[in-house]
Amino acid sequence: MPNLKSKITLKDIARELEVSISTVSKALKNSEEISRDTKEKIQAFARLYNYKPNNIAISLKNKRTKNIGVVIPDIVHHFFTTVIRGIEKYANAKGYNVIVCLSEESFDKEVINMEMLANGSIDGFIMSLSSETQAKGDYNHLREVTEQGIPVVLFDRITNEVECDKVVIDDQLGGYLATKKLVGQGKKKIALITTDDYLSVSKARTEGYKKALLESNLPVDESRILKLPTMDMDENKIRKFFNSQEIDAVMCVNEIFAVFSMRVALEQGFKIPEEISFIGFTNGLLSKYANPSLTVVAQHGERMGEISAQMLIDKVESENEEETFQTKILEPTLVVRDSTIN
Amino acid sequence: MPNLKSKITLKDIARELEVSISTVSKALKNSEEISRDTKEKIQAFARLYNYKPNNIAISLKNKRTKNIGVVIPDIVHHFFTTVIRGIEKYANAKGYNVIVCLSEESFDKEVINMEMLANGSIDGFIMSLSSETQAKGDYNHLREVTEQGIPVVLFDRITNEVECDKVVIDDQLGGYLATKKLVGQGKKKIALITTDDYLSVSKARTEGYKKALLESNLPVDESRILKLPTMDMDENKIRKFFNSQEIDAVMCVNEIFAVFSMRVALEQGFKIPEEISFIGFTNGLLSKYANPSLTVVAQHGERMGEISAQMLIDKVESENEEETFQTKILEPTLVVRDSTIN
DNA sequence: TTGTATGCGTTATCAG
DNA sequence: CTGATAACGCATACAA
Repeated sequence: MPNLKSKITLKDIARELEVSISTVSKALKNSEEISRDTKEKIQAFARLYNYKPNNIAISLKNKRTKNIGVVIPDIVHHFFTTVIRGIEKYANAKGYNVIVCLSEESFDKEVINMEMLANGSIDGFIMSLSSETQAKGDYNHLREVTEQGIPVVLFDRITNEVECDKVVIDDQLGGYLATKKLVGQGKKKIALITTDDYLSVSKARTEGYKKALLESNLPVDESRILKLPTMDMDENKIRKFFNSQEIDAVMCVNEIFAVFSMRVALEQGFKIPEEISFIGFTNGLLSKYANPSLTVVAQHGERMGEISAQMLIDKVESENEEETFQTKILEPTLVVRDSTIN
Repeated sequence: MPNLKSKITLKDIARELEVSISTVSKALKNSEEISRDTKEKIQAFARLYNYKPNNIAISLKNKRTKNIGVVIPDIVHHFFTTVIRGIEKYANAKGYNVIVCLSEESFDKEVINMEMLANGSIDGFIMSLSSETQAKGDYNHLREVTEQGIPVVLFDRITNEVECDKVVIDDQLGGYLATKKLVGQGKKKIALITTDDYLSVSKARTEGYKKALLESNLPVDESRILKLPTMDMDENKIRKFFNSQEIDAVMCVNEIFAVFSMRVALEQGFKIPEEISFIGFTNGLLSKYANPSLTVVAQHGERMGEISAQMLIDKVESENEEETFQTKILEPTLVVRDSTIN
């Protein structure tokens, strides 16, 4: 009599019922080969002892793990969080599990994580590059993986140097839309607060910003562009920036920069949005609950996650070997709140 | 000659070098049994073709996956996010991967996710109960898993009805500290904004609130306690609440409630913190960047994650079968910002 | 020093 | 209809 507690295997059932393992296997799959009697007996027994096939054994046999590896720089950023949620949603519905690894913006960690997972643990990767990787421009770890035939989907922070499926929002358009919005409200001295431009997304957003200015016959004044480190924002730097410039609007490449600098501006006595308007990126909790609430370019992270997962799983499950990659570009949308005029 | 592209196995190496599989296996483990010559030859070949053992095969053999299953209600909440980060950090350092599953506050999803993972995919669970599970009080899925000998660590949203390791912060103490802080500032009409009290944490925080009031000889007035749904906060309800009561301080059981109701109060013309002070729970981005910035009871999510991971991995790797469970209680700390007087 | 056999849990092929 | 055998990739006890 098998123990009720521990997991039961086909072998256990076979032994108890004095049949062969293969008979049990077939019976549980309701195979036509097996007689009604035997099937019922075996199925009843399996149910009673709550038999569940061992995933690992099946993975070994099928060379399919039904696991997806997700490697992202950070999980505390709302955007990545929503992407994960989207991936989870789609993947789970398809019977896949999601293994999350954080690179914490480090190249080495990204490499280690990928290697760890690439040895059979997952069927494919969904990832967004760490800032260090983008700065370094070294994508060999990605190539190694794709060359092994492991499908990869890059999202948001991508590179053109690797051939694989990609999902991005049109960041340039986002920057453009945001800037145009400000221009449309009569703003003429529009500043930009961004990161160093090795980050592909910041770069694109900056391009959109410039494009909109040029198109509106406004000068692109480099002194109106402030670059901040991702992590430690220096309040004084922002304060000086606002003081030394005449500025009537600010576009920020993320919501943290926006909310933070908005507060600095308020402290300096500026009226938002009348004197200075603000627009950020990422439609997260911060934007929603900021005071004043923040107008943002929404990136639709959850949708991005779903699409990434879908592209990956399609590739994983597709039989054909044809190497055809696509890049999906999502449209950003403006969510207007109180940090801009009406 | 094996293909440079696809994964190479022991068998491939053995065939190429015309030795047996076990010789290869031993050689790559630098076994003393194998001659220097053979070892060098095999190791060189393995390096050349970038041999990496297949995780799945090793898992099947060792009955250890080196995967941890993390089942949480939500990933958009900052608190859970930080816990994941803590888990990741510790687990990765120990060579474990983290499989994240979201219950989205649903009992059924929680059960399905656990079953999915319990069939060999993971070595143990770290989880926080969904609100539905806590409301329902049904913990059979947890018991089934522990009875199979799979270690479980519950954190934050826990239950006494399951025997396993647990990690919590002292939520009652948190509520107590927050309320005491407000009392210490001369506040007498301290309101509470909370969720329905099937959530273990809200319940405990409420107890702490009441305890502090009683201890300070202040009446516990149930009409000063407002219960809101977790998701859709009704602005009007809060407005009415503030209007109908004389209130000089508010403790909220999370940061979203706090930031949101703070804004309502501001709109109604109240001065924060002079007329109404606010304290929330969870030291997240919202609190930090809110305007005014929010005083909170910090829950130390990252630490909680690390401890959970440590407890779980200890149990997973411990040989002995003795069933001894512990509950770690972390002390909450007050992070004072501008929503309270100095 | 090397190789053979066995097993981890499952499935699939083929023989009976 | 049922069962023996091989295979997935690896590790190891035991022979040689």
